[in-house]
Amino acid sequence: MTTSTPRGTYHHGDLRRAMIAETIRLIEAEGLEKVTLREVARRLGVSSGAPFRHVPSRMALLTLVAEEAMERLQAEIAAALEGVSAPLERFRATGHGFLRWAIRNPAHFQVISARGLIDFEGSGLRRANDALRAMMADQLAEAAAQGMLGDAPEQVLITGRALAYGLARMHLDGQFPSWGLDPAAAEQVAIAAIDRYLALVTVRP
Amino acid sequence: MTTSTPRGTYHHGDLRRAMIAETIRLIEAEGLEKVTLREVARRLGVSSGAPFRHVPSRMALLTLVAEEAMERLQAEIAAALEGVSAPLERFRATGHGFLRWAIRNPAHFQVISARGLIDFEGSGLRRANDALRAMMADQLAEAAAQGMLGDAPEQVLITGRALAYGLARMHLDGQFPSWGLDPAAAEQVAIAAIDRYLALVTVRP
DNA sequence: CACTGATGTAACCGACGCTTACATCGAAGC
DNA sequence: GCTTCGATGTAAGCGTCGGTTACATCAGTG
Repeated sequence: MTTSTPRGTYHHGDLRRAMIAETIRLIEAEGLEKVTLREVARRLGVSSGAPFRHVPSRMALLTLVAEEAMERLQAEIAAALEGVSAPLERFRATGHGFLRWAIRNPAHFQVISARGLIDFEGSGLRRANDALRAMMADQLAEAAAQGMLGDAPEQVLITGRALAYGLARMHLDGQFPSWGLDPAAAEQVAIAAIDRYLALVTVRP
Repeated sequence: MTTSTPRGTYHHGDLRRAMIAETIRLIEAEGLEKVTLREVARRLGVSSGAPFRHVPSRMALLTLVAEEAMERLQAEIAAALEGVSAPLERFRATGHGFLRWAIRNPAHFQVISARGLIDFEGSGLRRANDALRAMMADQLAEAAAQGMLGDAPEQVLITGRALAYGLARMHLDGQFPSWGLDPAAAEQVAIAAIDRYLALVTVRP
């Protein structure tokens, strides 16, 4: 009765992948707090002990989801960077990729920022996160070296990151007042805010 | 055996207030996820059912903490606004007050932004939050009317709010890279970021 | 000094995270 | 083609949690 079970009943077939997908659906439908190993198992029509064959704990399941989230984030940023070469434009594209990802994958974003619920230090999450930050620092260092930055690179890095993160969370928490909760509109507003800030710190030749 | 019980044992005396204070201590020591009505009761040397005389649920307890947090935030902002009259300076002071509050009361900040764990709509929280936002919008409208704003007020409002919120959360999540976790240093960095951004959108006469 | 309302206790409920013993399957080796 | 075995699922159980309820103890009032 499951989605992807080829044969009869006993073995699910691909429970691990199914659990990750079902967790995302559960978060979108009921919220992060309702994620329970038992609940995920129940929704997949499987016994309450089955998940533990694939995942040792609730935290481990959410960490798997967070790793999927990080992969999608990296893919989104890579796509946004495609064909962009000017360093400050690359920084801007990175911000765009992050916001697209966060707004279009709210459940993933929610999980990856729930530091108390996932194992951020173990797993590649810390490393991937640091790599992203380092990439952005490099982009700004290059831009500064070319005299295109009207402010200190460290300043732009911290402000840009805080701005993007704040915008994403405000959307997630329904803090965009009149724009309602329409994701497409929120994406436009957020990206415009980033662009506007970067225009302020860009040196026009 | 409790801290503030005047007489023997049976009645605590001021359990409600004690629970709120103990919850804050528990969050600072063990994290928000470990907050449990039973655990709070245990730490106060009281039976597991006692808290329910004062609070109907875990969410209600955290909502009480959030209300205390909101009071402190309002007080901090009021203090920052004292004697400041220029509208754009008032906006800046509001941001400073928020950051001081968030960085010096990390547990309170954590609770108030845990929308899934508190009753944000009931209780005065939604109203107080909206009032704050309205005040900031007014500050910027006045500044714009005086020709002091180099950008659209709505733009500065959303960017300023996202920036402050993002900075506060980055500190809470330990995202300030080399500045370590020293709250005083983080406060300086965050406030400097706000000031720097506002300087960019201020029209110098 | 009995009564009463407020406050704390104790015992209980279903659900949860997690463990363990056992059942069932697919595939490999003979 | 049969057996064996590792991987995967089930069933039952442990301790704890959030929350409820019946009862015990207190402080103040008539």
